[in-house]
Amino acid sequence: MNHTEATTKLLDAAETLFYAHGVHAVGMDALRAESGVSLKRLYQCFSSKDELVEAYLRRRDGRWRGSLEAYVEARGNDPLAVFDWLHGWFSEPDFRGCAFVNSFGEFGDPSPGVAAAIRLHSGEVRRYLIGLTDEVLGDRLFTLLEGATVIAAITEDASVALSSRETAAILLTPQQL
Amino acid sequence: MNHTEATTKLLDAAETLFYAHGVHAVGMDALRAESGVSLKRLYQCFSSKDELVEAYLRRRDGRWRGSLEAYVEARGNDPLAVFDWLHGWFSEPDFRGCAFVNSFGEFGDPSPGVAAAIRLHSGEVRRYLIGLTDEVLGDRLFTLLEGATVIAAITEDASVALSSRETAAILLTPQQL
DNA sequence: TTCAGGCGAGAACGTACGTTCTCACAGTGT
DNA sequence: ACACTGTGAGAACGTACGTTCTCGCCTGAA
Repeated sequence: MNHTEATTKLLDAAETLFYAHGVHAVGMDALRAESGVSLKRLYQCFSSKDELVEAYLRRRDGRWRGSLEAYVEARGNDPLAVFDWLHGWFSEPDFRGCAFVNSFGEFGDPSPGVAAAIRLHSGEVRRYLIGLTDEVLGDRLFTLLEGATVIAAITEDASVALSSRETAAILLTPQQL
Repeated sequence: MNHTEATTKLLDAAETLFYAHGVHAVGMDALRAESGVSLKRLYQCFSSKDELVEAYLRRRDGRWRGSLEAYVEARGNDPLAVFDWLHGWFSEPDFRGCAFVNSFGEFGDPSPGVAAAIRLHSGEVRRYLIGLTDEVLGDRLFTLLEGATVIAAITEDASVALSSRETAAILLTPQQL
């Protein structure tokens, strides 16, 4: 097993365990067991747990947005499709809310790298929604998206994606002046 | 210092420290130092850290909703006043997001008491907003409220309360059929 | 075959935490 | 004055974690 393969397995294990149980509940030994990568190699790939956390968040950001954007693009970039995708995400059996919001809650004083990864994700999602619509509407949809995600996580009920879709539909219909 | 006074000081210290730094970053010794209550007494008031966390959340829930509801009631129960209150909250210098959402992120597998406190808070806020409006609108405002809170916490920018107020105003105007 | 270098398994180390225990002492009733 | 109860300060204990170190083993080159 070479360096890049070990890195991938570690990130896979990190994503599974960190997302499911939270970062601080998962020890380095659990990551070793889940990934099959020895501790020595682990510290060759990532010089600290913080670095692994940051890498986990950055990779998840890319994949998450990639999945969302591909789904929406396949539906003609209809902004409402964002909420259909959310409904699918919320319905996944291991859905536990937004990894970035959860990490924000975990780290009262996050390391700079982790804080940057969290802000980057949220900023990029917002920008994407603005790109689908406009400045004002994008911000509105972004707020809806974040709220729906938090609510779905706490209530373990995916249906908030559907009601948020209806809300979004109202916001997307031109308002009379 | 009697039992109830010690309990109050402990809850005050817990609210300050847990909210500012996160639960798991605050040790029992820090709570002792902040509250001035000895460890022995602390464990007479709360038999474990989990119990203190749950009590902290429950007291905060009551105070938080009490403040919101009083503010809104003084403005004739105008649902839009909710977002004015949020703007004030987001602007507080030590604002760090919703304590319940943060705790949800911290505890991947929360103790039953903590999980119940989190769900209770979110359920009561939703019910309150439904009471101000109706089932459908209340859910919409609730999603907006949660989204605005998460975004304000991550971006450290209170203005999302104002844009959410505008969004809420749109949703509150009767829609043409 | 032999030797060197890197590896995996896991022990070891330092630290920090939650919780309990020790002990000297203050308050109180007689 | 004196025993008694309960207190505060902090030491002590057990555990868990992040990180580093040890050591036996495998591989590959000479």
